[in-house]
Amino acid sequence: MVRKTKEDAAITRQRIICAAREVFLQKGVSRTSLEHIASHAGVTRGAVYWHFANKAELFYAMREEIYLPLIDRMDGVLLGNPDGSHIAPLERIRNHLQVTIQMLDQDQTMRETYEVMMTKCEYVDEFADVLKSILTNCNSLVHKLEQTYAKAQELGHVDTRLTAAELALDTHLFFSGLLHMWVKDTEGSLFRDRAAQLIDAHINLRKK
Amino acid sequence: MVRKTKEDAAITRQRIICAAREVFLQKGVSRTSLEHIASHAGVTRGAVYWHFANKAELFYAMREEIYLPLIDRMDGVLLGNPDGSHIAPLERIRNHLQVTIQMLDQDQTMRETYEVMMTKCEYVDEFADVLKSILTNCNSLVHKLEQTYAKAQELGHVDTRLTAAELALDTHLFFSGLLHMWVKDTEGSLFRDRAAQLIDAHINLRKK
DNA sequence: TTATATACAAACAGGAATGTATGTAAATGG
DNA sequence: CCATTTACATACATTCCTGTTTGTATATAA
Repeated sequence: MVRKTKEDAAITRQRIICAAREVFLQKGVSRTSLEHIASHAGVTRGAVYWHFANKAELFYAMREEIYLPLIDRMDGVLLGNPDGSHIAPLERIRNHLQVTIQMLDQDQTMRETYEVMMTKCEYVDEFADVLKSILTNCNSLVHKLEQTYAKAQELGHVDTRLTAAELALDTHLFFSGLLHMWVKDTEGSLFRDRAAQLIDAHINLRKK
Repeated sequence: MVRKTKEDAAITRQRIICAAREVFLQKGVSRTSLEHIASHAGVTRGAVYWHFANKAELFYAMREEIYLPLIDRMDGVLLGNPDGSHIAPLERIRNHLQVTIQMLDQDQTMRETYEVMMTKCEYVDEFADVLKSILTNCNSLVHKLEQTYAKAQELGHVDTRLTAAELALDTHLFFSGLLHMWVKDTEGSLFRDRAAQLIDAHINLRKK
């Protein structure tokens, strides 16, 4: 039983990514050998090298699996999807933050991937580009927040001592910090359990 | 020239820590061998193993070098030192944040250590305890912020829609995010250059 | 039906890192 | 001034991982 059908191969590929995530989480990316991943996925290194050129490509594949849908969702929630264009801008921001935390809570794959990316990977050499990519994503997210805050200010919903740009950056930094702490706080007592409350507080503080 | 005086040995130890930081920064902790560190410090692995049991101990030594003075400073600035007890609580918080960013700007050792800890280290096995330590430090910092915000509220300087605890956590998350972004933003355009302004905005938002 | 490409498994070759053990000269204590 | 640490350097043994090459059974296309 060697040659598989295309769907079988796709399944194998997916199982390798899954195995990689799990071993990355346990041993860290550097200390994870392709043999670890292969045996954990029930294949040999041959299979891994067939689907991915090396560990870095495998890492990038794991990352894209959760990043792409995340970015798609952002646009809809923040800037307005057809059915939700009546929602107040400040509520959109609140929604975006709450839903993201909710997803982390419920989706184990997403949670594990975040944990790997934030505390079990060293961003050097082949991995250094990830940081650039994160910076780019942050930048675009901040712009979307800024547009949304600008609308909220036009409608008079929001404190006007700060510019929309400042509000957006403050929110983004708050949420970056929350994500980092949420991931590190594996016991949950300090940040995980209070995340929803903290988001509401953060939003309420900018209401007029 | 083999046996050195005690002061010489202390210098050697310090040079090893310095070399470690520099190589960690360039190659990441995992990919840094003790041979790399040794040769970069102008000694052999023998010297490294004499001063440190292994790479993890060396990492912890590097970390403590910048953490201990940082924690000492916090108490003075936030909770009040003899000569500064007249400063308004909200200004103390602003000072604490601004000074920390200023130190990052000026102190290369501190900057490099932060960068290593945030983007060039995997927190597994012998390194996992660092995360616990970070959580503990965050917790104590949040408590100090909370006390300070409580004073500010007593004095009527601060918005009262949020509790002191909520204000403290929001500030802490904002600043965690800022530190992470500051470190990642090596080009400086997105966060580094605006850090001071963002801190002021963050503080101003909570004024009454 | 047959040739070819596919999806792996298995074998090979090589380097590199770790920890320890041993060697050693000079500082230090008595 | 002698014995003993000290502060390293050197040598050794072992383990582990990576990338590549080769082998092979079977989908799949023509």
